[in-house]
Amino acid sequence: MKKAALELEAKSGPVAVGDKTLRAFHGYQMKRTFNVIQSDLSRTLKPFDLRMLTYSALVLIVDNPGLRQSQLAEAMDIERPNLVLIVDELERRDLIIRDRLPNDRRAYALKVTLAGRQLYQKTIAAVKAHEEMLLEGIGDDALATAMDVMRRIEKNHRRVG
Amino acid sequence: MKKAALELEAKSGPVAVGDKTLRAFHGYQMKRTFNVIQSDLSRTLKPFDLRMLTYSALVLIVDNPGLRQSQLAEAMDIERPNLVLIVDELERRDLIIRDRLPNDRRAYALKVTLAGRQLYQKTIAAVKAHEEMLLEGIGDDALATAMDVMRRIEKNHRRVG
DNA sequence: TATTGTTATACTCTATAACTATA
DNA sequence: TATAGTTATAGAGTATAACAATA
Repeated sequence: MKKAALELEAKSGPVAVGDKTLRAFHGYQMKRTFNVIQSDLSRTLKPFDLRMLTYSALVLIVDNPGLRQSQLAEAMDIERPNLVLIVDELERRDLIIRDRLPNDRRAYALKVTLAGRQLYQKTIAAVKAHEEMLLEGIGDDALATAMDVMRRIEKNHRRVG
Repeated sequence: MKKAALELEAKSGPVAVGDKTLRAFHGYQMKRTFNVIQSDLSRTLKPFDLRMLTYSALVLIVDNPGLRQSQLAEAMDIERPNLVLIVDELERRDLIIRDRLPNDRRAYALKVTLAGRQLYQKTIAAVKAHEEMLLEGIGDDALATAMDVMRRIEKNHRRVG
């Protein structure tokens, strides 16, 4: 069964849920929205045999060649141990390589391979279409404001954390 | 170690990461922001022995007495099987009750107990402070726009789903 | 037949401690 | 001593199939 057409009143505004009026709390809409983005992006990436995490890693390595694993983990906001299997998978598929740094033999410089760059190029149109579909009807100004709000929330946390 | 003070350029805007300029993609900021909200809210709820999921369920039951489990699962955007342990936990702690519906003996009407309502009341100030901290410096208009954008994204997905 | 709640199960993501090799 | 990457492990959250009781 697909989602019914109900509305629930939330402190952050109405959230469509069923055929009742419910009330929720802030932070809750963010979760729902992220779930939507995550599941839709996963479906989009499936034909390329990529997940959101492996795709994120690939994009960051493509755009930032020579990145260390610890830097990539920080960029992806995950712990270093959790990145190992992600990099393993990309390397096993010959999409990236781990290149020892000559001046610091503890670390790796992560670099995309030709195959990795080609796969990345193939995903671009699909990911763009995915985002355009989800963002349809949303003005550029509203989207920019929403992204600003999210970055501000992230910074507010860091100030404490 | 805490996050360093670097900036990485992303298609959705700059994302602070390390001491390099990186590029990312849309949907990625949402994940980072949700992680922040999730981890901060979890820390806020810990003294009350609640998680985001158990808290969400409690709030929805408080505000919508008599809700069925299937409706609650839909409201929380999770599958019915995954709600069972959440409701089990709340019921075991005598925060809610499962009340058989007389007209449909397959279903339960979920209702908050006095203890559940008291716990919910105790959490209000803490959750409010949590949200005020994360939303500090964000104008009402910007926040409203951001929430509108998120609801729109959710609706755009459903249209396809 | 269909629906409500349940059980079992598996997969993904996340978090922590401890190890190795290098610095 | 400290850092980069790794291993092992455990805990959450999520998704699907199949079942019993009821409609």
